[in-house]
Amino acid sequence: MNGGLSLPELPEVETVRRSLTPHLTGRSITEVQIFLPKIVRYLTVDEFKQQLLGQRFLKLDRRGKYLLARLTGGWTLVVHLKMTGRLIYGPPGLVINRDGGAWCHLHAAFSLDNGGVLVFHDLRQFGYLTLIQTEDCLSLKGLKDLGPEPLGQEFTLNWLEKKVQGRKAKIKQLLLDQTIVAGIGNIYADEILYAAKLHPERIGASLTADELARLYQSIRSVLQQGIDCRGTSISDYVDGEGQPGEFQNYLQVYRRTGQDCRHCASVIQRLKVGGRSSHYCPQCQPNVCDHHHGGTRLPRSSTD
DNA sequence: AATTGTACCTGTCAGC
DNA sequence: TGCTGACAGGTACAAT
Repeated sequence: MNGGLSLPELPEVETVRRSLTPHLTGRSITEVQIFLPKIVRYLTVDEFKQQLLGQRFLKLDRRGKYLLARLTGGWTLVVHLKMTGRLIYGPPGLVINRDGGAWCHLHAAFSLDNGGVLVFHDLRQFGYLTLIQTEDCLSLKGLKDLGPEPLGQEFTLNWLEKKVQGRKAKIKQLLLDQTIVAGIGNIYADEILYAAKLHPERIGASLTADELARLYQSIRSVLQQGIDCRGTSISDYVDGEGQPGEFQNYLQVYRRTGQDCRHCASVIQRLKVGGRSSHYCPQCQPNVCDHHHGGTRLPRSSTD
């Protein structure tokens, strides 16, 4: 399989939030074990443990790709899964062996007052945990600069137009910019562009009003489909109960290089945009404005 | 100020 | 067979 990819984006983090909520709400923390100190950011491991001990989970929130566990004492436990992080609830009696096997990348464990445990697991060690006072959430770097929630009311077509119009960057890069809209990563960016019939290298400023409207609708519909399918498990993403998602069965372009487009006779292509692999259908997503190709063919290059 | 590049990581896989 | 290098990518930070 593919190198432990899980790529938690908005739909995956939302699925983790929903699946952990019934297990954590009301539980208090009786022990904190940190096996890899560097995953605790912005405060020492001792401070982290000391402040968490005895606190109770009130509610789980999500902002973009950040999971925000609201605790008693005014604390918020912030979790970012980055590429390969997993946050999983283990019921009472679960035995975890860190020496080899499935749990060799276990970096933190929070024992709960019902005998259960919340574990943080991360093959590539990019993910992190931190603890802040809830009122200081807007000062945490990364979190404070996030754009609107794409499925919320603040994210309007007008906002998207303001952020894309006049920009020289490619639309794929703009979709991945968390300050424009929060929570989109490489998988959903490619799927959104396919749904919107936009080539990933289209320049932001070149998008017509129709194209922006398609992009806006596609952002919302594709992310909602991802949530409805409980996320994308390419190889090892799992939710808070260790269950895989289903959206990998509905991917149109991501990691389908060389395979047939599901809607035309063309073959899915891959190229690098801003250092990231981008998958697209050259016929469904031509690299020209709508009004230039008049809805017909691919742009014809010089000689054939 | 906006944009680009690099570091951080480990497992997989193609190529020799 | 076993080694090497490319690759996967979200974000922080440095550099341009």
